[in-house]
Amino acid sequence: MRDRQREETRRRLYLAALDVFRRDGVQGCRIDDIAQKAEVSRAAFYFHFPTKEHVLLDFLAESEVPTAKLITELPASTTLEQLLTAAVESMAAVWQKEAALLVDAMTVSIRHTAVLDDREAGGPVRHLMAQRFKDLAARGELSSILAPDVLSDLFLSEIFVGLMAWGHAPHTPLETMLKATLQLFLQGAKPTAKAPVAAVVAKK
Amino acid sequence: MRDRQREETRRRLYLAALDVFRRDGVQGCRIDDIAQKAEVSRAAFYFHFPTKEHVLLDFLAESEVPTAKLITELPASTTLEQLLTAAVESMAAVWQKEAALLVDAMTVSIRHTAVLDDREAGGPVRHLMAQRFKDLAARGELSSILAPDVLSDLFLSEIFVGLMAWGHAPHTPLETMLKATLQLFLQGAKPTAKAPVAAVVAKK
DNA sequence: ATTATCTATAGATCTATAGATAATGC
DNA sequence: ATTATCTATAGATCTATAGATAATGC
Repeated sequence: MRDRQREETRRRLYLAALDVFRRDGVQGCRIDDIAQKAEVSRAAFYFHFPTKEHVLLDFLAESEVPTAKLITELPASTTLEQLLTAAVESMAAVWQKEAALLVDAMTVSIRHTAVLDDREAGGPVRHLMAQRFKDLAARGELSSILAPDVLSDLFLSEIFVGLMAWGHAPHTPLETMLKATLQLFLQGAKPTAKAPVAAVVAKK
Repeated sequence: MRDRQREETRRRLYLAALDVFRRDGVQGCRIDDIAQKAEVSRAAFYFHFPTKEHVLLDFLAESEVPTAKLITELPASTTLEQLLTAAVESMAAVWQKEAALLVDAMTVSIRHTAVLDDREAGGPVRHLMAQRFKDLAARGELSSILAPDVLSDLFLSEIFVGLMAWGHAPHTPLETMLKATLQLFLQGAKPTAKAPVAAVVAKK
């Protein structure tokens, strides 16, 4: 009973905050507006969330669920192209609906992933993807020019850059944009061209 | 005389702010600390800068000067590889010294480039690079999978991701990290593989 | 005398916390 | 009776602005 009430209040604050974020941005909005919309006191917000940004972290966690599920269910034999195509489609489905939150979500994500130390930070998608990349590298299906987890971060970042670029230029269909971004990464991350790569790495 | 005084105060606030940012981060620090360090009132800070973030925008502008100069001086015949190599080396020189400001600088940059509308936003490097990419695309030296300015944004973002990844894993030399990132992009952005690309774009 | 730079300060907003209320567990 | 949830509120910090000071231009 108490738990249910607590969760209901928290949920109301969560949804109210996202609404206000979509309109005014995380930095631009007042916590009072969120609290009023959720019909609780401002202090109740602080009881449930340490800062405004933590609401977005919750949102990021929630937004990752379908993509994480999808990646988990892919068979071990999945190729790089299949993996990335599936991930991109799933992420696009989420963010196409939430373009207004994209920039705030991404900057909060960068900040928290950077502040918390190293590779522990980030959500399940980052970890699942890094693991897949490691497996693919071991099977020789991935360029060894960079460590698999770095490549994986690079890929996820590119997708977000593609999403943001789409947010600016919505005349391009999102799917076109993301598939092209994916294609660019795939061609770059192919395990071919070993000679020039080795030369560059060896230089230092 | 008055102008000189003004610039001196502004400069003191600027340097004090960066110092405080390096220690506490943009979000974590108090404007009072900056003002005290610069030996002026807190309101003097607001006279010179609308927000703490605007100090970082100034810093970003300053940090771009050498790279922008370099790009401007490259001959029209410069290849994609030469352009990117030069840009990466110049950016690496700046950020290697300012790793502590990297994450804050990047998030501020994203936020402001995203908030101000479209392609007008951003510093000279973004525009010079976009122009060069356009020229290279016209000469057929660049994949036409995405618009040249989008490709250019993608490249710059990748460099920053590489820089941040290096900030987390400083056992890898920065130069190795960035050259590898560059190589990955170069291979992806080569104007080869036209068949699969066309198919993907045509799909939607 | 006018104007630019900066300070002092009022009001807005945030953050921390003491205490009220109502559910829980004994 | 104890504890979790939430409110009221005090203190910290931010932001806006009225006014002081000193340089500038006439």
